[in-house]
Amino acid sequence: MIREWEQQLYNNGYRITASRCAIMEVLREAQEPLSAQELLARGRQHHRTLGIVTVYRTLDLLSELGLVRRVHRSDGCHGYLSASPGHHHAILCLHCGRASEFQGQDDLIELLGRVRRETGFEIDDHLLQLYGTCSECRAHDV
Amino acid sequence: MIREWEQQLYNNGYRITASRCAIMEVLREAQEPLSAQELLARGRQHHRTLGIVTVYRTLDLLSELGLVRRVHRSDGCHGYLSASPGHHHAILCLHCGRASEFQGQDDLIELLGRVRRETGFEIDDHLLQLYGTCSECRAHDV
DNA sequence: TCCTTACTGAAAAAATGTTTCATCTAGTCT
DNA sequence: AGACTAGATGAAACATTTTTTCAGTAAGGA
Repeated sequence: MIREWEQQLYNNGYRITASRCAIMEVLREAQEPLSAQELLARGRQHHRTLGIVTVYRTLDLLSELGLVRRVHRSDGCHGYLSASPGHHHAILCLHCGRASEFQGQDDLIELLGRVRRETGFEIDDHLLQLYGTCSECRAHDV
Repeated sequence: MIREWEQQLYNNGYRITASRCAIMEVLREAQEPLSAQELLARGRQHHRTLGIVTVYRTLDLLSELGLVRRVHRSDGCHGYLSASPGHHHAILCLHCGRASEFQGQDDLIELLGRVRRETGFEIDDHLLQLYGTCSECRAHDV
């Protein structure tokens, strides 16, 4: 796993650079979606000269390869998460920010069919994210 | 309907101003989600001195009252739509931008229950939007 | 008509994301 | 190992969206 992303870069003809490694390391360590600025700050602890432009470019690249998922955080920012292979959606904890993934394909089929019949739209894509309280926060906080 | 929003403002102790009327008028006429800048441009046709700050403030106010829904447009911008009462979600046409609403509560309950069991999250809120092709665009375009 | 206070809009600031371009370096070739 | 070259980098400038500040305006009750 630790070298899987590097392998993906190599297989697709991209170079394995210190900047990219720093960003990937941070993403792999994170439990919650990080903004570009947060990625920059944490990435600089691995590679001191890392710049914000490279953060954005690397996120684009990793998104294209399906390794990273962009989510809408509850604070309105975009956050980036390491993504499991396959079709998943994110669920974010409103208290600690922690993220999980879930599969939502099957349960949505019925809904999508109904919406198609009701609205006359052909449905090409969807945006689904859940917000709630993770089990740790439920145990400790409220 | 035409005066319903004004009544809501009045009932909640807010003033009915020319700026607010201009913005509400534009929102009621629109078929597609408008960005703040688009609302400003169109609103100025009704009220020439309208400013962007008032657009944002009025959108916040109308959102609080449940009259307006903020959506994520396919171009990445935030768009604002007049919202029907009750729990609805938006579906946007990727070709002409037109928006519709649909109810998605019931079909989601099963999904939400499953996710709760699988992830241990208590689910408080959700973000669901669909993107596709409206019937007009299907007929004319492709 | 007057008065109070909510409301307004210009300007400046803040936050986020993109473009440009000279420089650097990863990976390859010798 | 050394050199080459295209891909990668990061600073700076730019663009866009949203928020804050504040002096002035006007809605609506008295």
